[in-house]
Amino acid sequence: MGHGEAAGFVTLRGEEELVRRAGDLFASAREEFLCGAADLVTWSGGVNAAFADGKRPPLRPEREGGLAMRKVYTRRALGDPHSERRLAAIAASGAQVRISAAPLAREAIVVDRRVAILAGSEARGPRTYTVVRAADVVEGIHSLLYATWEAAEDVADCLGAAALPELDEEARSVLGALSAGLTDEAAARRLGMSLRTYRRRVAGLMAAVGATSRFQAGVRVRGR
Amino acid sequence: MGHGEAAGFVTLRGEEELVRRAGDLFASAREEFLCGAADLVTWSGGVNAAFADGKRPPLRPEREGGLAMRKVYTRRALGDPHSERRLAAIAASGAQVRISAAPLAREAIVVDRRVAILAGSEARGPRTYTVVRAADVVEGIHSLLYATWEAAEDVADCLGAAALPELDEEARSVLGALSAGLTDEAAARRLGMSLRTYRRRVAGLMAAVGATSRFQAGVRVRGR
DNA sequence: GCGCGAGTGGCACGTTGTTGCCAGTTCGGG
DNA sequence: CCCGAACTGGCAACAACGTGCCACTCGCGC
Repeated sequence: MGHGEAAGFVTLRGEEELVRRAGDLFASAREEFLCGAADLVTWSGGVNAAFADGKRPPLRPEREGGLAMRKVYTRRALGDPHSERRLAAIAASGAQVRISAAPLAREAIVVDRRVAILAGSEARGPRTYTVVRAADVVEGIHSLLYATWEAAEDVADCLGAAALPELDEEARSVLGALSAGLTDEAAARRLGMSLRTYRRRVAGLMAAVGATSRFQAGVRVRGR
Repeated sequence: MGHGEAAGFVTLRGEEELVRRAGDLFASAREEFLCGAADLVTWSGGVNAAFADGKRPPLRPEREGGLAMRKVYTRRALGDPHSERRLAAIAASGAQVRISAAPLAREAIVVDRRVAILAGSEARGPRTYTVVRAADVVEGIHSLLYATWEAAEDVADCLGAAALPELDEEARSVLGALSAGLTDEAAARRLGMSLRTYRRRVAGLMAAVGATSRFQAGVRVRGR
């Protein structure tokens, strides 16, 4: 493992090695297990295996005592009914699950604010995982991941709203114009499209969120 | 220095050493300078000094070319008029400034997705800063900080919001009608007031939040 | 090329929202 | 009682938004 280990971090290759060399980290969680990922694919089978029955202290869904298992995903995790069922199962097992509006390009885990695990790029070869133990770095990572956790909303409030489709680049710019309080005419000019097309976009957006007035659309669309 | 440096990170003590040993990192930013902090105290004088005139490429407030200077703070940075003025100045200089609803316990900077700097605890002795260069760790930190950035809202939408007055009972019911997507006519009937008066209420609300369209009002009023 | 479907932009017209103006009401001092 | 301030509701003119219709352009497959 070279220099890294002595200095506070080590890179592992592939999920198998992660489970073998760091699996006990997961099972050793006592206070908090904070986990962020784009969807349910990462940290999948192997990592969960490390949490095999009995190897994990009892969860505390709400407060006081036990382990706080906190998982934050993006909307990608809400895509299909299958994912939603798995999410519901996770939540039912006592974990706190939230959905972040922001993208999470790299998966991350922080255990008891003492160890952080960062997933590497999926690009080439087996996936890598970097285990970080340097206190200041772990604290920094925890701070950021916790901020994302705090800013996310409970999955229970999202399941119904799951029908929300992803917004493409154009939709976001239309949203920006609407949020800026521009009139349709000004907004269309700024975005370089005709008034008619701009209004088509707005109508499409409103239909997408099921709003019947622009005010309602603004409320529903806030934060996306 | 020790093992850390060879392995990808090094801890510096005090802001003076940070500027001396890592100041050129700041000035070397080319693509993106992403910075998260609870308030305007950290990264204060010393770090800004590293950005002395001419040592920094031109900013690109919006798109294409130049350096994207992105700063995300918590609401603590909005406390007093003095802070607000400094924030406004930062934004006016071409930086993109956002306010995160979540706490940021530790300050963090990521430069060009190549180097991360994490502030240590303020608890004992001079403040420490950890400079991280290990690619996977930096990418992971960037991913998290960027997620916080994405989830935060533009400071321009927050400055006015500081002075948001409390809403009385009637205002809340008007808000409810608006959020329900009713037309003015239906809303006025439901609330038992005339169309004219209802519209007066709406106009008052919009003026109170400084919105120029109902959509914008919906965005600004969300969650109150 | 031809037909086809998707997307765009112009136009018209209906609906909804915004505002000034004024008359009527209520309430509290003088 | 009278006055004025604050509020309400009706009316009207105007601005803004919503949408159906049609002509036009692209790109695609035959």
